[in-house]
Amino acid sequence: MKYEFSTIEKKWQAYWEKHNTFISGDNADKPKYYVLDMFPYPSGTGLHVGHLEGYTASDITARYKRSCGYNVLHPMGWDAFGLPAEQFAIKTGTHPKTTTENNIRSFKETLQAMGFSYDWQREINTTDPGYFKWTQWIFLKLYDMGLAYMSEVDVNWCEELKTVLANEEVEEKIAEGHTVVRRPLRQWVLKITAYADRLLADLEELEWPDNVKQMQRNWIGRSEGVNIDFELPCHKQKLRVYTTRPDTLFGATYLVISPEHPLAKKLATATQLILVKDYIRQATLKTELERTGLQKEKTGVFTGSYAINPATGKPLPVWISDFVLTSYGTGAIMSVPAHDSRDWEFAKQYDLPIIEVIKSPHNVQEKVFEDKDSVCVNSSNSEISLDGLKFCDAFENMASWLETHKLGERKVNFKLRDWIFSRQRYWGEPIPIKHYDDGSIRLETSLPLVLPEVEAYHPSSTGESPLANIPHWLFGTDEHGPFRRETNTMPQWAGSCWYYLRFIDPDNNVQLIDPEKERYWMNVDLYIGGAEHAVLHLLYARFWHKVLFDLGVVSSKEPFKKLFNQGMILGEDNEKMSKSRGNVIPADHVLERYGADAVRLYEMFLGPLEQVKPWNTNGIEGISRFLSKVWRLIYPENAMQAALLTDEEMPDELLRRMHKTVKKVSEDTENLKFNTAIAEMMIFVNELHKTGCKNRNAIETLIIILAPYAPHIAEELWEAIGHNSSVNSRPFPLFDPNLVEDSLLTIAVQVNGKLRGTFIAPAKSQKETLLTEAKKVKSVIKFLEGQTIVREIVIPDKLVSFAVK
RNA sequence: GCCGAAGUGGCGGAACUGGUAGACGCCCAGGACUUAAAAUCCUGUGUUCAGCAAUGGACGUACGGGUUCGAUUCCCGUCUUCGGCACCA
Repeated sequence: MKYEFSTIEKKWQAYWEKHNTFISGDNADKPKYYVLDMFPYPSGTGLHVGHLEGYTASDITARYKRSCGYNVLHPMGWDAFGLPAEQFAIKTGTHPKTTTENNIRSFKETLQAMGFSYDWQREINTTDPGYFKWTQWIFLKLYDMGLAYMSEVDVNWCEELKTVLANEEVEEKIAEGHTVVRRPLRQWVLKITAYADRLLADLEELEWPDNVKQMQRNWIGRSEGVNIDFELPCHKQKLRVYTTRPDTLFGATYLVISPEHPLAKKLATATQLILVKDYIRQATLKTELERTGLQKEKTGVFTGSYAINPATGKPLPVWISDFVLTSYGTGAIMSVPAHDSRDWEFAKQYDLPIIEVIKSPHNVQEKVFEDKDSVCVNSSNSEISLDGLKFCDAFENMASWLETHKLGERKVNFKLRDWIFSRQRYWGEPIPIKHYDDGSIRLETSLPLVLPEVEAYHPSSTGESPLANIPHWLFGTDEHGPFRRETNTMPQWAGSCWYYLRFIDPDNNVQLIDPEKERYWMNVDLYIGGAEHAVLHLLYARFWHKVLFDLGVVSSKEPFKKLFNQGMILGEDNEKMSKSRGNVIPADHVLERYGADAVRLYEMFLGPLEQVKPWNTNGIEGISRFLSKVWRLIYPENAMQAALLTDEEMPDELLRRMHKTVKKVSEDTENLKFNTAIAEMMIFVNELHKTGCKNRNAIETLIIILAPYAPHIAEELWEAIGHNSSVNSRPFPLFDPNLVEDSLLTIAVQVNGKLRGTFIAPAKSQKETLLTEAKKVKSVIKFLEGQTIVREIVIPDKLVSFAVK
């Protein structure tokens, strides 16, 4: 019989479906294991081999864990709201729903053809009203908790297109000749900053890759500093700045405020007013990108006003510059050009004084000195002296001095901003809010609030979403009077913020999730997905989870216990797969040509899961050969019937090889090192062929450990050797620790660190025996002759090393 | 610029905690089977030098140093690639 993967794979996929093999029951007595993929956006371009990598890894884990006796939850769903379907709708008039449904069908077909063991009864779709009802419900809770609010936010506004642009779109539109301005617009914002401390602190307990944790830490960007108030002699107000270096206050020689600072115009003196106004106008015309983007020469304008340095009593000129960010700290800074490169640059540009207050190894007039581990100098007045102190003490002393004199206070700041949550789009969850004529707001509590049918998907002329064009949906009246609905929809992140919970209880109509089921299944034990979600998705989801925790909906502080980022698969040309490069390897092509088992194995054999690695179509041939070899163990060349298995004892060496293989495969699978697990199975199969062994134990062991990786061929062969139940229900074999070591070992002999020979010795030989044997090795003798051995090193079972003179 | 990861044959990669570098696979070459091909099997395959050969020596894990009997592995410095952040005071 020949190995025909297409027949076999279809047969077993149908079998699993018919027998509900992968349906996970709740509340089983077994320990649970929840292994989750980052669910995909069902795009029109279909899946390519890169998408399948993470899914294959999670599927192997799911099957392995089942085999180890766990009750496994392994679901899949669709993150189906999103821009591409809407843009397609604008172009063609096809309803995004139709597009989405078609794409989902094709995605699902591919995933099923891969033989993934998802529990499809738990399939969810973020665009399903039964699902987004609860997304909206969470929004209402956020609103109740004061975590959702409306705010004027600076957005990129395109006058011609009457729409808000994402930062990524700005450059492109300008190139097309449009003007883009920064303009404040009322937007829904989520107060993620209220959770900044917890989001930072709870990272500690997570089994996540360090780089992801680090990225989140940087993104949250906690800093400890001091707000300092500077007296403005000609005004009644004070100017408040934020600094993390109060230890350098004596070196502050000027202040800078952002162009949007409320005092910017007020501080302009008559002679400077025109210049100031002009500068502010220029700044608003710049986009975020132009202002913060690639390093340019700093620009600025003097207001004409002065502020008093509370430490020195000297007047400091106040400048306006767009290098100071409005939205961070107080929107104003004190400049210490000697010890901050940005301030130094600005000082050089406008010829402002530079004063050394941290002992520097070079002249600070020529080069900035930013190190923190030197001591303060020139830093004293009649009340306080920082001279000779290092950063920590100087910081503390100055902060306390400022606080006792009511000149400032300690302040913790975060880089993290609140999350702009509204989109002027059609294809998203409507925000369930009603606006009344008197400007008041009420919640729409009758959920789900569904999307109306529209005829055109273009944004309205006012820059609102297409929903603003649908009067029968937009306007209504209730007991509080006539209202107009919120026309903004939620961003794509919303649906993916909590989907991992819904898999646990997908059909629940009365609750987001049943608490008992939640307690049983949460947390997600293993979450696999791409590194591109290291910050946003994972931060937003953690935020919502903490909100749900505060609401008592979930029982744990964090959703994802262990995270694993699979590395990207590049095209055969070693470049990122993309349509424009034409190097995309579509999943369906390789599936058709090589079959699911080969694709699954090859995806994993390519290299370490976390690594970026190129696809190589030649390589998959090797995997196909391996599968044929496995097949021929049962169906030798031209045999019509399965080979008869025997109960004869295996040769000792093969027995040890088998136990070694089981050990390596279980450990490597546990640690997601699938590439080396496969290599080990190859060695075992080669050995079985070489010895011609047909021992039942050996063959069955092989089939069981191969099953998580190549489930179809495993099922087929399992049946062929006389079983009538799925190999899936077989427990993963255990190994005998006494049999995983060879009985005879090759011992290396080194002379002065260089390998000079080897010899064979029984395992666990005595050190003395090994020494004696080593000295008898011919190739070693000539390097020892005429030399004095000054040291003899023996590593049992490994090597003997001589140091000679 | 800052943070993080990595650099090993022609190629993808392997190597436990400092102990025989190159497992496994691809490619390539030679051979067996075959009328032939496919498939399969066997052998070889880091570089280099000596030798007809068996074999033996030197070099070799980005580069330069160091620690050690011994370094892909630890330490210092340099370079390159990738990912993230990018005036956050």
